[in-house]
Amino acid sequence: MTGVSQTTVSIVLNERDDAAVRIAPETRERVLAAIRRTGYVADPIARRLAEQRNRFLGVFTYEPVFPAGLGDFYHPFLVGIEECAESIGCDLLLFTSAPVVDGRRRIFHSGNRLRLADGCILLGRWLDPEELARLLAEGQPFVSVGRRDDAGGPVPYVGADYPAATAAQVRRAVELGHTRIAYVGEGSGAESHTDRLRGFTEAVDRAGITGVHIRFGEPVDVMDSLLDQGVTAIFMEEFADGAILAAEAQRRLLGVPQDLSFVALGDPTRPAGTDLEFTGFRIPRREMGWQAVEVLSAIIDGTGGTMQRLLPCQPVAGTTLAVARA
Amino acid sequence: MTGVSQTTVSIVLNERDDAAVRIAPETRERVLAAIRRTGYVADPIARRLAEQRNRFLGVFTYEPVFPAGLGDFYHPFLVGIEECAESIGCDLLLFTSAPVVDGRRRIFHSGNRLRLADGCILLGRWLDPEELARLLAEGQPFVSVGRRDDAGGPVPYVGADYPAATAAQVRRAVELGHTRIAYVGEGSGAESHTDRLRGFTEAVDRAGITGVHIRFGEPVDVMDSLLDQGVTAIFMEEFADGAILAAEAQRRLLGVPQDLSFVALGDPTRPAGTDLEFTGFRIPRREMGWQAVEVLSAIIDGTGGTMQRLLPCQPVAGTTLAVARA
DNA sequence: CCACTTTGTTAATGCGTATTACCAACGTGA
DNA sequence: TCACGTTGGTAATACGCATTAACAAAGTGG
Repeated sequence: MTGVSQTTVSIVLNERDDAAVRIAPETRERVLAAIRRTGYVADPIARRLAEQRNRFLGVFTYEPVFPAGLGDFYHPFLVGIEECAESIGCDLLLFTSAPVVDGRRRIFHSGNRLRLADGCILLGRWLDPEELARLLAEGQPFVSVGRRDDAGGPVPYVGADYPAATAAQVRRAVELGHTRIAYVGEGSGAESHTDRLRGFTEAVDRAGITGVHIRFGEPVDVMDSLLDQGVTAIFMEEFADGAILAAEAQRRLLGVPQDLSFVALGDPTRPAGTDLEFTGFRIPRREMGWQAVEVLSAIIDGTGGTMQRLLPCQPVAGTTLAVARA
Repeated sequence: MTGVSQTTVSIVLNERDDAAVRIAPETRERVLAAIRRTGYVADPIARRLAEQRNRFLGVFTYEPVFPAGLGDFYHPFLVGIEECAESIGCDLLLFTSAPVVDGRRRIFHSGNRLRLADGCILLGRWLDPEELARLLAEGQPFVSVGRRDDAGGPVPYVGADYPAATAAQVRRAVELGHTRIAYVGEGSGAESHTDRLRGFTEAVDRAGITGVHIRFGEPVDVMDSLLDQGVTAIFMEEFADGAILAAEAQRRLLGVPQDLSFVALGDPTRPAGTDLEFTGFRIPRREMGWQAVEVLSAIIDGTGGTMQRLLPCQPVAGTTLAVARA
């Protein structure tokens, strides 16, 4: 239409004004006129092909991203992720097509689409160390939401500082006169569990009080065991289990917190029915999501910075932790 | 790695088994092994450029996909969308990078990335008719979640049958002896509003009773007006407004539903604090999301079928609709 | 033993853009 | 006049894949 080359159009479109490539104002105007007349828009696909990146950030979860029946544990993370992605002009690619094997999705599988994105955010309480190791080995840009142990190298993550948050709750209990307290939960497996238990154990040792660790199971049995051991405050790894155990306490006519204190070490990861306002702390999920995108972005761009961040949890006063019963 | 050409890899990758192009099973296996070992994935951008398809479904919302402070109105849609996308092996691309102009995102803008996806799902109570018209004109595959008026042509959608659901509630009220009922809300603007009002008006006319329509505003004024007109049942366009108005009724010591009945025409689109279990209906959001993907998929594949679907809403008995006060 | 088919693989090409190297034409100073 | 910038622009190429025509090797029938 204008008799100029494709190159010239490209230069005009991208408003380049290097010294290296110059276009006469008059020519530029001619091209712009033609663009206006035809409503021409550069094909974004071809553009991406040429530029070698697509400004997609992948989001991978072992469970569905939008869990159907559940109390939206992931949601706040996604809010933060979306906000930050928007601020840096990236789109989010949800890997919904990952096939399910043995009840959960796999990162690596035949037809793995991970590299569709410039980088990837991993969500989930537990991540397969082998898959993490492989991601590291292959140099795939990624970041985990939640602290991860090394997997053949340091894993980039943005996590919650469970040890500090848990320890703070223990100190609070000690101030209120508790001398025999319990940690109820796995305490192993996922890093979020080991971190809580570690914070608990260290704080208990430092305070010189007695801490017991038992796994959750039949509420009746668990409560029997706890009462046998003279425990006055119960630290729950899982909020929902805490609700169950507190109900069991009330069934026995034990007052919460007059007779027995409860501390919930984080937000519910599954729906929990309870009237109690649990004492404990809040995981900064939205902020974690936001910062995860920041870290990932830094990795992709090759700009350095801390690739492992622990964010403080916000204490929640609640009503389930009181002075220890004499 | 395997000593074969790029062509061979492409053929194996796409599982082509034309008579025209054959690969020996042994060679195929060698290539597959290498693919598994390296986790290689074809670049979707290049793929798209060459074959014009990438198995991405775009999701566009005028508001953030993951609204921060709000009662998750979009969430159930997304659950359905994700489930169906997973079932047909597509990934979801969230257009979080769409720039905000005049307080909302725009579909079309310079650097518009819509064409990155094979097709696009549009979410939101209101969609700009001009943008819809342009999508139609350009032949962009898309589907709207929620019914839309024609915009220079029929718009593909999967919506909720508000007229039928609203009319059913009106009939229910008539059965209970109500003869003067009100529709409170905009009744215009978004299709979801006009549809509700239309269902209301038609049902009222057919039943031969009196229906009044007033906009929501200061609760005190609205309630004054409604009581002046002798209204005994109030149909609320917005759930949250209904909660506010019901609170105003109770403030005046009017019993709900003994003295005044309320019907909520759908689920809350914003957080609503209330103890009442509102009578009304439930929008089949998850199913709408699912079917939207089905429709979009059919459009992309060129297989025909109904491009406009209205799904029935599920009635909710609730406790706020009772026999009209004498 | 030759023409002819079948099998397995690849070189070449196109998709629409960004980028780079290079090239005319046109001064400019000595 | 000659060597040397400067200006304005373009041809060529890369990007990573899908597709197609072509081709070598092996088999087959007469």
